[in-house]
Amino acid sequence: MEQTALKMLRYKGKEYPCCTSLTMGIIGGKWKTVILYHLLHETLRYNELRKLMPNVTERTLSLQLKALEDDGLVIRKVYTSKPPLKVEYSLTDFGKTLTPLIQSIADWGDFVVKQAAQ
Amino acid sequence: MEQTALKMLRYKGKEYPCCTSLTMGIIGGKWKTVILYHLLHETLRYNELRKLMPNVTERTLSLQLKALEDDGLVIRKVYTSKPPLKVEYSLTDFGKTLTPLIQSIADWGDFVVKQAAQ
DNA sequence: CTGTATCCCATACGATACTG
DNA sequence: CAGTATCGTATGGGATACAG
Repeated sequence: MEQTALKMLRYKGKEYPCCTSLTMGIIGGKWKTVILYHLLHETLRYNELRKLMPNVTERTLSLQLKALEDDGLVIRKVYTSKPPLKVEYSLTDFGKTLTPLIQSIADWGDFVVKQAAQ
Repeated sequence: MEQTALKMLRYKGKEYPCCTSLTMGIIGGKWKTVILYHLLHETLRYNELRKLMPNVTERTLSLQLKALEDDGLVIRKVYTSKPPLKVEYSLTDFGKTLTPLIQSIADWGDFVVKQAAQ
């Protein structure tokens, strides 16, 4: 006998046991929500993101941006064919459906900081 | 010269570069939102959580519950002094401030599943 | 019933150098 | 400017056995 089979949710080839897991699988990790937060209201170049997030490494920023692009949340636009390159990142329409959630995540973080300051 | 110092946010001895990071530091990881989601509307015993989450190991469930307790989101109540033990987990008042956020995380996961089904 | 102890592994992430 | 390549490490989490 197998263990009780849980109805799994699927997205982009991955399986999740809960709807919250699915969301966290897409926006989880150390940096994705930070990137999305910065892209919430403006399009940014790679270097602008780096300056906004000075403690993420180039490699990690690059990997996370690619993951967000693969999941359809972010679109990468290239404006030059020869160096120096100009590349801009922005939210897709699907990515924009996350706006209220990212904002809520940011707001709760702010709330905790203020709470702790009391 | 140091690199540009970012104004860090602190909570429970940990530092975060962004308010979203702080939230994710508290509810991030593979299982915390799932636990919180199940505790949203009811108090549950350890074994009840296990049955709701058949693919988490005992060790991990235990560690995550302890982390949630340490962060003040969950309270653990013990009702017996000798085996068989009865232990109940529920949200604290602080944990309840996460209710709308956890619900939004769940809702977006549901939304994605339905979206993908089209 | 409610966990710990022990061991192990995959993967996420960091540091640094280098390239188109 | 916008990344990739390479290497190293830390930690999160799984499997299983055992304990109060």
